[in-house]
Amino acid sequence: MSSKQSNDASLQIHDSLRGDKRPFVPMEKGKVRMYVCGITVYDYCHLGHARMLVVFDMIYRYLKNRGYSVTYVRNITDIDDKIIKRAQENGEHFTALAERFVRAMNEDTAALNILRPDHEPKATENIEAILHMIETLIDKGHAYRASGGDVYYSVGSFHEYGKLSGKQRDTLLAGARVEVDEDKRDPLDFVLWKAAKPGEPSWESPWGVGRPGWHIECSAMSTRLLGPHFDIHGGGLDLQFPHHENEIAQSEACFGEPFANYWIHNGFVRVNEEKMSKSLDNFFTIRDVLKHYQPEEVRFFILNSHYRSPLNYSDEQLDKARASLTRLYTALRDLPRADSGNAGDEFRQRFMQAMDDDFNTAVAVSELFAIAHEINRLRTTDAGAASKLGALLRELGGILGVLQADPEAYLQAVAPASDDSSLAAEQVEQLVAQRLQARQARNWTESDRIRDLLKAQGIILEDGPKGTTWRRG
RNA sequence: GGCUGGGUGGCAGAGUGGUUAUGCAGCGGCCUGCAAAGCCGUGUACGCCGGUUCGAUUCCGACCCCAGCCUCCA
Repeated sequence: MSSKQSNDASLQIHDSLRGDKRPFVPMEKGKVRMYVCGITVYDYCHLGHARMLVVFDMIYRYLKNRGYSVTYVRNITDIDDKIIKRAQENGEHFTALAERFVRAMNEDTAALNILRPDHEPKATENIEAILHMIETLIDKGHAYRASGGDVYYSVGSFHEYGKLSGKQRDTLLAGARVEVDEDKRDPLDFVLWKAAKPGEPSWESPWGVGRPGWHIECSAMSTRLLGPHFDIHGGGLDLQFPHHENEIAQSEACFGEPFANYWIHNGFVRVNEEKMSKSLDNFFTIRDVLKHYQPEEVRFFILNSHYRSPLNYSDEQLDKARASLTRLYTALRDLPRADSGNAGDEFRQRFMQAMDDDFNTAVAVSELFAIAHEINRLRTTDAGAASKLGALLRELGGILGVLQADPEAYLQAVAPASDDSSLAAEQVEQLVAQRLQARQARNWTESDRIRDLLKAQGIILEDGPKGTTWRRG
């Protein structure tokens, strides 16, 4: 209702291409076209992937909430060196492996309450568009076929190369780690089409059987679904160079117009102040973490800081996310159903202002706490007002994809894979009933014994005017 | 070496040229049979050194430190 706004000028987005924060103006009024580089499906998603998925889901939700009609595309890379290598190691067909990890990804994203993008194109289903684009690049003199059958993009042919990452051609060349490939005319050139080695998956092409390079996939798929020029392109910060730089080079050279108007990059997830990555062997998969924490806690942990800041992962941080959600859900307990109406418009306004400021979820979340605080102040004196604020809290939480569960369900939930020793809800209820009898008999010793017994099991009891409630602490 | 970001109270994390972020933890109080939850109150925070300014954590410069990219990576 009143959350729908169409004031295009007030949303500010930081664009990593220009390096500034400026008003978001979509190319077509009321419509947003957004492409985000998704996952290469050769393994389970880790928390770094989770951050990308949650951040762009939040942006997608917010843009829609603001009244834009959004077309969100997030690709799936299902053919790549790592997939082939892993499949060979497993003695598995590469498509079987890719499909397995697509399924796993879908389970993870569903758990994290991530909305499905409007399109999830796969590289292997877009070979034609890829071939077409490579042909155009060759025709225009931006790509060439090398002796080995590979096709390379000629970086030297695109004079704006480096504008996204702020890198200069000559300094890149000076870098000690640029490996020289015999086939390349220039060490910076990157592959568009890879000639197939025996036994590798391959497709027919004008240059012989082979498969697409990684960078061209995204240019081809974004163009097919959004056109050559669109509003927002996103992805993890590590893709800024060379992947996104190369996409710009491919697309702008091919179509002769600007590629994306706003480049959004989310920051890294770190472990002990180091980037979470496979090579450092310090990564945690989403499913690992979900053995000990509820998905909403992971989501809240990610959204509690700004999307561009580094995010340090630790159990302590997840524990804090749990404590925060416990406070918010506690405020939502026992509130009669209501419509928010105009209640708490000042909270709503500040929340939207924060989100308008380059998706400042940290400040937006603090506004959720402000509402919770107000609910707690009012709940005994003005239950009606408290209920309306409760509705508002859920509504704004929904924009972030949190606080949609039943409060008791959240507060009493067992972590999915915790050990079997945790008490079942029925056992807890039974002990609570037993304790009630003791309390009615004013037998405090027995009452406290049961409370301590439950506390040892991680169950916290709360005696209120309406009786005793319990939650897992 | 080149290029990016960043260093905020016990922890996490926003933000700002002068006035409360927020959450968790701590301390005092109210409430409670006692607790828990909640409420009220409570903290000499802004890497170091200079400069600009009436006033800088916030602007400028140098320095130190951390992370990242330059190689596959969300």
